[in-house]
Amino acid sequence: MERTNIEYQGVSMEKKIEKVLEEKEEGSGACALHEFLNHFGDKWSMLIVLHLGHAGKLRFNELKKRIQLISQRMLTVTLRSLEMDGLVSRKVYAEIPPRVEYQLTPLGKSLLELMTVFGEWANQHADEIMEARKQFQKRQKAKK
Amino acid sequence: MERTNIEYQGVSMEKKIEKVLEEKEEGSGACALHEFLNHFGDKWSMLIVLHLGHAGKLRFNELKKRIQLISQRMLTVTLRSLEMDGLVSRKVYAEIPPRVEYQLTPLGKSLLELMTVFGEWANQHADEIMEARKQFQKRQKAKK
DNA sequence: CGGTATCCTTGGAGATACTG
DNA sequence: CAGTATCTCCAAGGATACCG
Repeated sequence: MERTNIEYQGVSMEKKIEKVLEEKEEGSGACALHEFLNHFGDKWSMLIVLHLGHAGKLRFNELKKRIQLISQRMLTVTLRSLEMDGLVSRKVYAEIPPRVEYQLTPLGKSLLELMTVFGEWANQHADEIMEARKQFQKRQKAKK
Repeated sequence: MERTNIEYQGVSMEKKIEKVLEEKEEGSGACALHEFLNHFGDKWSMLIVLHLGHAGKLRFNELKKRIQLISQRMLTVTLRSLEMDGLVSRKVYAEIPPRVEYQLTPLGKSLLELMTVFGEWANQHADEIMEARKQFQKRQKAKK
């Protein structure tokens, strides 16, 4: 038995992994996680979710100010895709000048919670990863 | 007070989000989560972690067989990057023909657990997202 | 077997200009 | 203000051929 066998919340890791790896369509290689990453794993989606989660409700240009490096185009594109997936709601006020407000839907908020779990992992293990990289560099140099 | 204010494990969502958004270097816009996605958010990293987690230990070509669509090049490249970050260990046996075995490090296993949490979210909310997309399509057609 | 090295294609994303 | 519409460019990644 060389396999991982951690018990977690009553269900074996084994089963959980199998569930995640399960393919939607035969031969597609597309498991749930893969799908997931295709939609939210891009450069900006998560940042938008975090900022909306933090502020609660933001207008287009407010969001743009907070995510300094994002281009107007990518903000629009990413917001549309998040809206499409039901994570973000978009409310247009028929005023002049126009006003548009974005906020997380309940689904978006549930993703937000998940993201913070991830963020914590990243924070906790950042040092470990940095150290691993250093070691790797060393070993590479040693070979030459 | 229009901000989200969910309590979770004793710490307010507020604080957690702030922590995740915290920038490493001033003005870089690079928070921990962003860093994280840059390294593991690509097309193949997570799949490799899942498969290694499931099998425990795999040789190069075994891994390639399981992830059908991956090219040899990308398998090599991704494995190197995972090795660099200390998530995967690589063991070379000085035999002929050569044998190389990959498996998760403890750090890799901790990431694996996190991934399954994500996978579960994806599975649980897949329907909801599909439905949201349909609704969005409808609304778009209605406009035209 | 387990890779490198090289070439080539594609689509993700920035810059810029225009609009309801 | 909050977007579209183009043009453009670069690098992620596939195909192929070779190597220890």
